Amino acid sequence: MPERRVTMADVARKAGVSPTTASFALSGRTDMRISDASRERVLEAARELGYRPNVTARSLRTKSTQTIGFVSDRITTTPFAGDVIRGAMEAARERDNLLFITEAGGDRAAESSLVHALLDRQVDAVIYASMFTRYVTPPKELFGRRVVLLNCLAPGFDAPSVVPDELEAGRDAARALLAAGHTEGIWAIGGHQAVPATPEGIIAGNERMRGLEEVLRAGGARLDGVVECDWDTRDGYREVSALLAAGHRPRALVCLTDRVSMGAYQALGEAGLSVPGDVSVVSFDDQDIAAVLRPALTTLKLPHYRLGRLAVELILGEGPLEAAVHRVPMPLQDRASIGTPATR
Amino acid sequence: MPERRVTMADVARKAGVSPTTASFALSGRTDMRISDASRERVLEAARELGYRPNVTARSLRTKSTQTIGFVSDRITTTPFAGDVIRGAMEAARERDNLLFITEAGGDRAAESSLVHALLDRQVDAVIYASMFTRYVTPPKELFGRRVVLLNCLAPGFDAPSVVPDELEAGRDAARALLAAGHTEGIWAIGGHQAVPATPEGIIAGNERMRGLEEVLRAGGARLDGVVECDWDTRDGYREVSALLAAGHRPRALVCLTDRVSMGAYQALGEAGLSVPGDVSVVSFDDQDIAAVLRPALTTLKLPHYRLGRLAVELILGEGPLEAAVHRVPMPLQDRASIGTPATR
DNA sequence: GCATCTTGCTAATCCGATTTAACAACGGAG
DNA sequence: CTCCGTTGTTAAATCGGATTAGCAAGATGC
Repeated sequence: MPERRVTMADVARKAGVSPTTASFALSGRTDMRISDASRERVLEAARELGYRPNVTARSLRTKSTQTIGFVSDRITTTPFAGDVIRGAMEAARERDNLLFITEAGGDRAAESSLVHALLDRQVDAVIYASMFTRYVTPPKELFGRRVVLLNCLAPGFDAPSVVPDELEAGRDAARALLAAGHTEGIWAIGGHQAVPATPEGIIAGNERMRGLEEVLRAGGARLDGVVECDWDTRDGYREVSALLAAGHRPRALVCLTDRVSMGAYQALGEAGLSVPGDVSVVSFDDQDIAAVLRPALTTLKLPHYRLGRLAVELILGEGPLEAAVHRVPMPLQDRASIGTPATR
Repeated sequence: MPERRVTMADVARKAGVSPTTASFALSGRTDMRISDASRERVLEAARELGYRPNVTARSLRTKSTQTIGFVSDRITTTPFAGDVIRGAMEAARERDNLLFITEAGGDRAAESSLVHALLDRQVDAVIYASMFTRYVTPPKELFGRRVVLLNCLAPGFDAPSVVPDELEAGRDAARALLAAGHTEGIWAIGGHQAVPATPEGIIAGNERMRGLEEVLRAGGARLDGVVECDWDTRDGYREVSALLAAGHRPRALVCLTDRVSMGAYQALGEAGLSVPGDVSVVSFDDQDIAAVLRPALTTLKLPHYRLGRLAVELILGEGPLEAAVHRVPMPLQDRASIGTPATR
């Protein structure tokens, strides 16, 4: 049975002052003249009693619960996207905030219900997050509220977005290939926007391809072909097998995600081709498999942690939120899957 | 600018009754005689105004915030353990509760600070979770509180624990091998408790091995050897390579975790041995790689979702919490890595 | 016809803080 | 000696609900 919590009234009584004085002393407000002696006695009493303010009670008056709601479609289940939550959480903690984490599973009704549950608990702000970078329409309950969109964009919805810089990542993939000397026999596996589950289309594929082609072209290289397929291991395996069976001999593969890379590794291995000796591979996302594949995969990392952190930093910043798009760099994880082009 | 929230006073005014009557009508209490007419008017007014009770304000009086705190060492970052959170979250939602998710990163001071932050917000209960199944000592702030231990055990701490049934999983691994006809040439890779980062020792390794050996022996089979190593891909690769280099010819490998299995696959592949033609592999955990390895890995799944769900169900159950240990079955994911023993 | 019960409703308090308005006590100016 | 401005402090109101105690009006009992 937890003993009754110490209240401010207890502190005031022990310090021999009124609750009002205790409140001012504890909140450290200077506009409300408290003698040093009184302040000291209150602080001392609070320390001795182990007083901690009841945030819930305080919020009734101040309207601030120091609490942020986090609504996502499926983000907690996505491999490694837990880093988004960790980034958000740590940034929140640094400013004495806590996070309500919720997941609607893509269900609009569940989403509304969750947002209501959050608002009923007086959250100060809401982070609306998506598993894939895509266009969304936030539930109407969020209109006019303090919101940051995480990993998604909502034209017409007045809130800042935080997204990975996919375009620049595409460019960096091209730069990495060019730097190793690749100018021909380059294939892209995974295509532009091949995830069937997202009708709005995912942004990642398009922007990665755009950046890739732009820099390749500028560097005097070209893409031999683009294979459209789902972003999973099975499809990567099948498409690369088919490519090889058709007689093509790629020197470099740009896989649109690590899962596809893993499938590509399997297909190349079965064909007796080595990475990066015969074929270089550069990838995107840096999922957990990327570092344990052999050879370790060179990939452009989704900056999960920084995405989560930036979202919270924006939300807890002063002043109104501007409807800008914040792009977070995707750092190159330079490992072992890119080599100099194989000589024929 | 969100317009002022509708309060119960607004509803009462619109319905032409006192706030007291509105409160009773809305809470549906039968012990406090409200005429059907009044009740109907209040409900109608609430509906029209879109009234939602302020949970924060209510909790000031009732002491219940319908909110649960979740404290873990690193669980949000563990691959796929997001399922724990999802299970907990969904169970919470079904009973109109929300979850504060926090992560202390193994830091005792941070842990205390987080628990305080939770208690300051008047959480009704706390789930104390660990990434690995192990012994823990919860922070003193949690003593006497409503707590459920998730994936950990704390002797002397009066709270229920929810853990995977590792012992039975070990037995099931043995049964799967016996059923396929394996009785000799069986090696265990990963050993008893080889994770260096957990000084308390992890329970999983020991119990898995115990169940494995027990059923193997009862079935007239035996373990040719146990290789102790870290639970990661690199070590699995190195140890299995060494095993083969030493001239051993295992017919079945029991890998203590999927990461080790992945390393084993790599080593076996390099040695020209096929799975399951030459060597069967059975594993534990069912991480995300298990299903995408080729051949797909047969493994005993860590029941993340059900662990999280059960913890919340216990916490939101009626009455006091008993200090019992709840073991959740680890279902066999029967895929393609076990075959009949190779003939010499 | 008067005392007693029900029935239906509401005034007043409380929960734990913050904040506004006001009030003593004191010192200096005139 | 009075007036006024500081300084330090506190009573009271407030936030949005839940709950206790009590109060009218009508029904019932004898």
